[in-house]
Amino acid sequence: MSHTTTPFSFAQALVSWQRTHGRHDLPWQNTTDAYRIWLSEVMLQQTQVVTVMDYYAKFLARFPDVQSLARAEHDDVMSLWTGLGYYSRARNLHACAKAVVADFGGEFPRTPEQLITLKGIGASTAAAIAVFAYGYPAAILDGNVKRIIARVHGIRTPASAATDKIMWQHANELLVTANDAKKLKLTHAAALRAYTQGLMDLGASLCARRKPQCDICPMQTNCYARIHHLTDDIPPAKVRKVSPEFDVNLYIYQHAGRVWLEKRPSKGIWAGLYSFPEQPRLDVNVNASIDANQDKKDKTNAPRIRHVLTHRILHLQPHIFQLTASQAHGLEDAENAEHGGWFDVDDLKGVGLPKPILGIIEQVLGSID
DNA sequence: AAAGCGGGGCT
DNA sequence: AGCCCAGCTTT
Repeated sequence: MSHTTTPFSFAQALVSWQRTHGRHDLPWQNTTDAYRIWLSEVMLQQTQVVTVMDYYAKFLARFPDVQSLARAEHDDVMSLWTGLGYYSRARNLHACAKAVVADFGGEFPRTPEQLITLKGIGASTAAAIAVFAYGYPAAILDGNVKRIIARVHGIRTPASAATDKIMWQHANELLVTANDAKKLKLTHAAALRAYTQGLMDLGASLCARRKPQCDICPMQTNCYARIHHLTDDIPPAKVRKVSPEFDVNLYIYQHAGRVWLEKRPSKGIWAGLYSFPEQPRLDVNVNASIDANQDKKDKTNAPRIRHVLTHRILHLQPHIFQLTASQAHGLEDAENAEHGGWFDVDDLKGVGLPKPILGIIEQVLGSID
């Protein structure tokens, strides 16, 4: 028996804390189904738990397993992502499901090295899937973990690739070991699951960005930021550039209870979703663009919508037209028909829509009834 | 290495 | 009104 003090174990303290104070009843917990865990991890990328809840339930009800998702129509998948944002996630999700079925016999691979080869799965998501589905030892590094590591180790360099490299080293060094598990009287797999969940839970609660509750934190005596009263300064605030603003005209063509929508290009904002025909609105051009539609009757001055994205601010000006039968028919010709079509406003299931476009459709629906 | 990519919750 | 969120992909 040694008389020296047992060194503080971050991993053991975290696992113990998670088991008594962490979350245990989230919809994607208490399962080892890699499909469910993968779906939750992708939805949770840059998205808060409370936001994901509803989308997760509806997605699972529609596509309960990887085979059903792999068989799905792409637009059907996109429609379940309407409003959730970062739509490349949905496109990659579908491609990933197809790859799992085609290349892995419908079973998600078990190692981070293999998981990371799949679309939409990066290093952190691969590790989370490997831990939660298979009890495989791998370190995650999400926003929560970065904040915890920055505070515990006093890392004050701004966010960058170089800082991430340091963070990954710490994340791997801190990971709960087989010996830790033994001390905790847990299997290594159980300890890994509690540890990984514990990082997320601690970052989402006590070690929040603002007003961390250090006085009840299991790491309080071993945390650089706490000891030096620097939790407000670590991690350092990110410098954010001013978002450029864009004015956009939206052309809403209606006929016989249907609305004309066009599939957006595969790159850029809202890639692959359906939206109204649009054109940038240069002030000098506003009248010209309206004039170009003067054969149709612009019956609105619908209010302009301000829509904020991460890197830009959009001012969307809807122009609503009720088309005659011949005008409506005219739209179907030309090359428009390749990526556009008439959609029943009462049945937009299976159509992926950007949030503000969905909002406009709902508003227009209400106003014409 | 830096930029692009949504939308919402919270203060 | 600004910051951040169970990040990944493209340039």
